[in-house]
Amino acid sequence: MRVATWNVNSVKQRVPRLLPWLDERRPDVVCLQETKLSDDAFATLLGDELAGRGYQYAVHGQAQWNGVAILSRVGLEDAVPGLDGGPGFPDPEARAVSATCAGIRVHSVYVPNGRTPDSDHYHYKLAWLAALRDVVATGPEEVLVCGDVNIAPADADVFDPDAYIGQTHVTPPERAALAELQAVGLRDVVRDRWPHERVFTYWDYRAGMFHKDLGMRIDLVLAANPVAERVQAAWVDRHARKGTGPSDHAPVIVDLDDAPDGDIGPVVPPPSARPAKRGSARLPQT
DNA sequence: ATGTCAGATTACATCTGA
Repeated sequence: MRVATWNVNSVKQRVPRLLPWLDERRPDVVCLQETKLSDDAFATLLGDELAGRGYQYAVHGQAQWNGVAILSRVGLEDAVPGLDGGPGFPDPEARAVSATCAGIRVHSVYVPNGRTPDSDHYHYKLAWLAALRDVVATGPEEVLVCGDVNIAPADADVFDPDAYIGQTHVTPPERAALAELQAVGLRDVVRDRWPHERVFTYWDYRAGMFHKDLGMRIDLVLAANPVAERVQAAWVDRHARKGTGPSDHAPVIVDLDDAPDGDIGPVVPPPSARPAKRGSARLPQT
């Protein structure tokens, strides 16, 4: 069974990339973030296209910002929109949806960005992560948390740690909050698979960052042991970041064994993970 | 050289957020 997560940065703008990607990669379960559409608009835009490909879906959207979804062609049950007990800013935002797909509780999450470490949004981010930990801790043992966590777990997950000092995504409290989430028993399956590689999932649109491979790894697939033990392949689909009209994030793709339909895709990942070499550059100024 | 993009708006240009 193939599971993927992708921050599409507006599903409306990404339709010309999303549909061919579904046909090429043929994921069984897809977690989407930053759909930026109401649930009704999502259904109008993609309902028929997804049904024609055999996908059911669960969405939790809002009109302009945020928005998450889970697509599944291996069953989709007990969908829950939102994050129980989670904080708002000040009202709840559409940043989480969960459902059970082929026996696995799947969470698609879009963790608040944090903006700057001295902002209210940063504290909102930490509180949101604590609520996510509590939800996962009280849920089923077969669980996957997939999405844009807006945290680089370690210095190896940013192109130049010095360029990020004092910025959100790398501060110790954020990394501690992520560690607390993982402490309920979740493994970072891409880093497990590629312990020493340079692996990024996000590259700023500005300043040719993708071209120079100056990115961050902030999109994660976190798996509890019963699921992590089934991982056959875990990789970043950098191809989806290339070409015309890409998202600024690339999908993360994970293949699990015991695929119901026998279509587990390549066991050997494509050459998306390049040899580690350190770049150094300034961050684009905001 | 802000090598960007998406969504918004006292809308056809400039703002916010990422």
